[in-house]
Order: sequence, then C-alpha cells, then structure tokens
Amino acid sequence: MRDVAAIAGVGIKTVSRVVNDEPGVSTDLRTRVLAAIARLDYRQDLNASLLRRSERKTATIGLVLDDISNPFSSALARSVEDVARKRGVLVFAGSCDEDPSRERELIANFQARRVDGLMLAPPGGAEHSYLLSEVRAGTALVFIDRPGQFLDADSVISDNEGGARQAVAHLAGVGHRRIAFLGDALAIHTAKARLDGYLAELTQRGLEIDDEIVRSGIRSIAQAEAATSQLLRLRNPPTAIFAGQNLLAIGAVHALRAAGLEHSVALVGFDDFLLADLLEPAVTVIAQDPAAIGRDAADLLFERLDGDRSPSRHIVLTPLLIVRGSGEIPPKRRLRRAR
Amino acid sequence: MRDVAAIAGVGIKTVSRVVNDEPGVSTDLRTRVLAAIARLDYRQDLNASLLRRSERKTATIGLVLDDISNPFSSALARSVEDVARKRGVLVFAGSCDEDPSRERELIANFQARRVDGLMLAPPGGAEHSYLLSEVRAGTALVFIDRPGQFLDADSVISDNEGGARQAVAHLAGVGHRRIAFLGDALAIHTAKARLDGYLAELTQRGLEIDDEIVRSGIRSIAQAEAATSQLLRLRNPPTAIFAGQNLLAIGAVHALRAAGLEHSVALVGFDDFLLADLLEPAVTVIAQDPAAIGRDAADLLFERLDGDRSPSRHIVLTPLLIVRGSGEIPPKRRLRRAR
DNA sequence: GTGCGTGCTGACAACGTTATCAACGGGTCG
DNA sequence: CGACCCGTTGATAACGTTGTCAGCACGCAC
Repeated sequence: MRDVAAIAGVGIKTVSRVVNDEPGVSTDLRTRVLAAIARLDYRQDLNASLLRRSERKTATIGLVLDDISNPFSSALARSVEDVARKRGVLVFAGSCDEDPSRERELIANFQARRVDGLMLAPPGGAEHSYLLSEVRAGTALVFIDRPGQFLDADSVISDNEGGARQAVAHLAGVGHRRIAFLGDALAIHTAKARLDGYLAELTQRGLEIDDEIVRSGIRSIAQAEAATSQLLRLRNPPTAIFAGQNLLAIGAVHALRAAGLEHSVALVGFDDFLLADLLEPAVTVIAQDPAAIGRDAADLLFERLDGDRSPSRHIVLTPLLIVRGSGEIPPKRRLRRAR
Repeated sequence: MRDVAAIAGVGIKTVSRVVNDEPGVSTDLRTRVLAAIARLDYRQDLNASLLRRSERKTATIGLVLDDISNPFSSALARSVEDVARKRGVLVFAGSCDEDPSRERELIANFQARRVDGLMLAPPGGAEHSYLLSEVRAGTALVFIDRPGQFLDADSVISDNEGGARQAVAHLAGVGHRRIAFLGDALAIHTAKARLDGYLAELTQRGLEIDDEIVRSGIRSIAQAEAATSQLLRLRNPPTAIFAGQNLLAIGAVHALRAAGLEHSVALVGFDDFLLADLLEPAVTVIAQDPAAIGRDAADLLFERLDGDRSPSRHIVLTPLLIVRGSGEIPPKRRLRRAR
C-alpha cells in the first residue's frame, strides 16, 4: 500500500479511500491510484483491514458438521455457502466425526481466527456452556440439525420425533404390529429423538415394545447390515423395519437382499438418499430437507450479525413421508399366524 | 493481551511468550500469566498474530470445487480437511458450479484473506494465467481433478482417458460393437478426456464411431435420462452405454428402467456411487478414489508450503474397473441380427 | 477584506500481536 | 575483584490497514 501511494504520489490514506470506494477523492487522484494498483498488482490485506476497522468483523463464519462427506451434511454445507456468498462471507467447514473434543478443537480454531458466527451440528455428548462467553462477546451462534446442550441459542432442526412417529404410523397403517428400530448412538440427539418417536407411536397405538427388536448404537452401513441380519434370524422376526438414518437404511437393504426378504419385510428409512427410488423395491423414507436447514440457519445467523437481539428462535422443519414401495409391503401371513 | 499483562503484573511480551510456549519464562511468571488468561478468558487473535509474524502464514488454505454437495467433491473435501487438520490449518471451501467467474471471485476472496495455498478444481473454460503473480508471490497451488490452463502448477488428476478406454474395452470384450457415450460439457477437461478415451479405444479396435450415439453437453440426471431414452428409441439403438460421470449413469439407469431394458442394454459408469452395488442389475463402474486425490493433493500442497521448490509435479491416479453386472450384459441377438 | 463553510488530502495513532534489543541480576572465571 | 556471560524481562517498533483530525485551497456571503 505504501508502494502504491509512492508510485501514485499520494498519501496512503488516499489509497485506502480508493480501495474502499470511499467518497471524497478527486477523479484525478483516483485514476492515478488505480493505475498504480494495477501496475503493482496490489491486493488489499483483508485481515489487516479488519483488524483496524471499528466494527470488528472478519466476514467469515465457521461451520461444524458431523462429516462433510455425508450427503446430508454436504447438501447443508452447500446451502450455507450460497447464503454466505451473497454477503461476501467465507465459510470455514470442519468435520468432527461425533467427537466432542474435535468440536472444541475446531471451534477454538475458528475463534482464534475471529469468525463472526458459528453454525454447529453438535456431536453426541457435547456440552456447550463453554460457548457462553463467546456468545456474550458477540459471536453469533446457530445450532443446526441438533440442539445445543446447556446453552440457549438459535436452532434449526427437523421434527425428528414427529418424523419417526410418521414412519411408525405408516407401517402400522399397512398392518404391521412388529416393527423393529435401528438407530445411531443415543448420545446423538437426533437418534434419541427418533427412538422416542418410535416408542411413543407404538405406545399410543397399543403395540408391544420388544427390546429384542430395538437396536441403538449402530454407527455404520456394515453394523446396520449385521444388526438387520440378526433381527431377521430371530425366532419371531419383525415384519417391518424403521431405520433411523440414511446409512442405516442402506445397511438394512443389504441385509434384506442377502436374506432374499426385500419384498417380504417392510422398510422405512429416515433421511432421503440418492437412488432410493431406483432400488427394488424403492425405499419409502421420511425425508428431511438439508438445504432448507442450512438456508434457514444461515439466514438466522446473518440476522443476528445484523444486530437482531431478540430472544432465541427455534425453527422446526417437518420431515416429509415419501411413499415408494418398501414401506407398503404388508406383513406376511406366516408371521401373523406365528403369533 | 494488555489486560492480561496488567493483571499478571508483567509486560505484554511475556504474555506473548507464554501464549506461544516460548522458552525463557520463569515458572512463577508463567503461572501468573496462565491464571490471568484463564480469568479473563483471553484468546489470542491469530489474525493479528500472523500479521506481525515473520513468515507471513495464515494457516488457512482455499479449496475451490465444482459443487461441494456432489459426493465426489465432498469426499475430496473431507480428505483435504483431514490432512490440513494435522497441521492446524483451516480450509475455506467454495463451490463454483462450473462458472469461471465464480472461480475468480472465490479465489479473489481467498487471496484477500491471504490463504497460504489454493486447491483448485477448475471449471470448464477457466483460464489461469491470472494466478501467475500469486504463485510468484509464494501462494502454493495445486490443481485437483482437472489440470489448469496456461499455468504450470502441481496437479493430481485421474487418468480419465485411460479409464474411459478401460470402460470401452470392457464392453467390447463382452461383445459389444455399438457403444453409446454420454458426457458432460466438453469445456470440462474430464468430460473431454473421457470422450477422447472412448473414441481412441473404439478406433483402436476398429469399431465404427457413430455421432448419433455420442452425446456430450449433458449436465444433469434429468438430461441424461432424456438423452438415454432418445438413444434407446433409435432405429439402430446401442447395445451398451458408457456414462462418463456418476450423475449421468444414474440418469441412464432411470431411462433403462423406464424402457424395461436394464437387463438388455449394458451400462458402465465413470465414478463410483453409493448403492451402485444394490441396483438391479448392479452397476459396473470405473471408480476414481476422490479421497486419494484430496490426500495426495493436500500432501503436495503442504510440501510446497514447507519450501519444496522443485519443478511442478503431476500425479496421475489410475481409476479402477469394478465389475458388478450391468457392464457384463452381452449384446442382444436381436440387435446383432439387425446389423 | 474578512470570515466561514466545503471538499480534498495526508500525518499520525491505533488495532492485537511479535521481533528486536537493551537492561537487569546473578553466577563463573581469570 | 572485575570482566564477562547467560537467563529473564519488558519497552518499543513494526506488520498493513483504517479512524481521526488538522491543514490547505477555494468559493461565497457579508
């Protein structure tokens, strides 16, 4: 910048004014400065600029996801990026793999760079009171997909319990009375909420809850496949399966195929996934809208950054049942007789 | 920092030393400083710190992808993040949607934040001589998935032409002589390379090239489906299809299903995708390894940042044929007779 | 002619940090 | 006993930028 000023024969402040498009620079000087900038290929150092500016904003936000390579997460990240881009804000993205210590590490790194806002999909077991001082200090914070623990902040999440109830209600409506549950670790809020919805709907309908066919803590496609195979080998196997997450539904499909039961045992998944419609049978799902979650959360975040100080808001998105076939398979007679 | 120094009753330089774990601070003072830091909940401002430091590094890199929500891109982003995390480096991720102006906008934003390095999957039609001054100024640069234009820099890409040849060779090996091609816009380097491979392999085998069944510029699942439907309705339809990208293969599957021809017309896709193995028939693909691309590229980038000034390196990864069924469907007798 | 407003301009301090270097105290060696 | 060295310590400048403010030139009203 000093060099630019020297070449243009002006003071550095005038260069600053030109760079920031401030008024009050004569056309003559402006032209000379622009020429010097072009000649030296000068680029403003935004970090230094923001350091000095009065309202200390870095025009960056931090996004903590479970795993950016998961389709749900990456769709969400994309919609956040789109909202941020419109405001010239850049996004730091990080994956924490359900590990609370990684969450803290990432957030510490974000804070060290003085991000203006944080969007956080908290891993299971995380606890967020440590963020209180940051929030007080002015960092905007929105929880996405899952609520925060011990900290009141904006959030955008799906109605996981309601979605699970929809799934169970749909299967029960087809005639199923013995519906298995596959879920992720219960420390993860969404997994717990979906289990709760499953149990609540069974209870309301007066259906028996059998711990033998309620499986939690399943963390991968392979584990879901193994758990499903076990379920199918039970003396009194379920006639339907509710898989509480996209990867688990895929694992269940694998197991059903292997057992040749994909047209005999009903399946409803939580989260839509690409190609669910092309499987045989096509997979009925409770679909969330990850792009909408990201968009709403980013909108909320930027409203806070624009000065909104109203009480925290909690947006709840209703997931949508998509009927495709696998969830409409009726219970087998053989199995009904077996009761 | 001044406050911390005041409370601990030391100079700010001593606080700086403690924060950066520099040697030469007595245990007594160190304890007092740490106590003051804890009391004030002080956090170092990395931007200010890096501004002053001698080797001007921001410990951030910029990653430009086509679309982070594409599974290929997000897997790549994840592996880049993992390498970066080990070095305490944060990743700015951005999607440019095959738009060169967005590429430049993103990179300008990254540069303004003084990222240490850039990883770039260039959109079709982009031109990179404008990056020369940045590279000269010390910014590390690696092209991923696609080479840069008019700029010599490190790159990590798959052997797209070879992969396409493998696909065609595989189909020809099963007996196909009339193989259609579906590809993305030719401005995109990978799409062009795959078409070249397709044409080269056909030529080498003495198979006829029929423009009627060579379709480029296909940009979505829906367009791929429409194009495939058209191909199938030709008077002399292809007996096999080579789809030059994951989304295009999925579109082709849709069309084949709709026509009831999924067990009659062979299909090989480029890029593996989740559930390809569960479709009926399962889809044979030429699989790239996006995680390996990201990892190798990040390794390369960090070696440059560590001072490697050797001539630019170009890593080429060989894609892998995964045989699953759809690519092994033999040509129909009916069609053979039709010749 | 004087006073005053207005539009431009740049010198200087400051943002939060680290690099440089001088100063201090205490020990060792000749 | 003095010279010297070494481990600590903090005052100060500097990183690249913007906020503040004073100064200058000009034009206009009285």
